[in-house]
Amino acid sequence: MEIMNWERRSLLNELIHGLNAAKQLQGSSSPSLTASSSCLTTEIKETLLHNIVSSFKKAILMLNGSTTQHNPTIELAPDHLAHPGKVSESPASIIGSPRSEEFFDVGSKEFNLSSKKRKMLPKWTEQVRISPERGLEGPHDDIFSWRKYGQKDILGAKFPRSYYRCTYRNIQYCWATKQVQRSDGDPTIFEVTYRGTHTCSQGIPPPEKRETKPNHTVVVNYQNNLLDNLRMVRTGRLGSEAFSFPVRSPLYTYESINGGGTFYHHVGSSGPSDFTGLISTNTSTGSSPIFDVNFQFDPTAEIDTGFPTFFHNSI
DNA sequence: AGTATTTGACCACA
DNA sequence: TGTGGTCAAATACT
Repeated sequence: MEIMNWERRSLLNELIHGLNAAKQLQGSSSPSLTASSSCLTTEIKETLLHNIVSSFKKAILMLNGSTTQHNPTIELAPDHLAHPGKVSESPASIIGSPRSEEFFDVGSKEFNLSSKKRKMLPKWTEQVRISPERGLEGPHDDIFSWRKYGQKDILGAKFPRSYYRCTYRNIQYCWATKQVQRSDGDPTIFEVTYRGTHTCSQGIPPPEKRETKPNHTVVVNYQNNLLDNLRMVRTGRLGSEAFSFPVRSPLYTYESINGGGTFYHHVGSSGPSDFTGLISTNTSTGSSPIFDVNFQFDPTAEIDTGFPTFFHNSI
């Protein structure tokens, strides 16, 4: 029952997601141009177009895959879907083939993902700029718990690359990882590459575990992949250099509600509008658009990652 | 004592 | 064979 609701919501959300992107695109070419929509660059339009196609594709695959509910699968988006200007190398789709059994060495003593298959996990990259008041420490705190498992000097890079895995890998067989690489050009920008989505309990935090901190403002910079990978950064957490960029949240969709900078607010499927944000073009970054996002975020609001938890352990 | 981080070694792949 | 990614022992931290 719950699964059905969840799947239905995911499907519905994908369609809404695509519709919103289509609306954006439509707005940009309609005669009654708003100040914001008329500012859409070709790149953004292409991204929106990509989002539309991607959403419909996911929705169709969800429908196709609904009969294989107990054979949860991951879809790895083909490269041709990757937008030329998009940072994301592979949308985090979690439907389609191959079958999950092929991803996990179930029979092995240690329930494990083979390295080959780990490489096939969905992968996407964000560029996150740290806010000046927070110092230059790296981005190491988001809503997920990560454990650092390595650091490597990368050829040609000024700064080492850090490797993190989900804290609950061994307990809940969650294979989400991320790499954090400080930008050579702009040391305030960190390139965060995520691989795999959280299949642990963090993916959908239970109500009692949600943060109950007071409202705070979040600031984030995103390059490309504007609406598809909307995330946010927490700032101003006392006594911590950390900042956050919570999980992509397809169940939260955003629509433009004013001109000028494009103002977005949560139009999710449940509850009141408790999540708003202002996106404006960052003019300091040349041709590649980085968007400054200011959210007023109620952390007590329900956060649904929107990612199908394609594999639930049963320990 | 339990958990997290560091870091050199190992491995796969191009 | 060089490079990037991961492992795991040693170490640090709470």
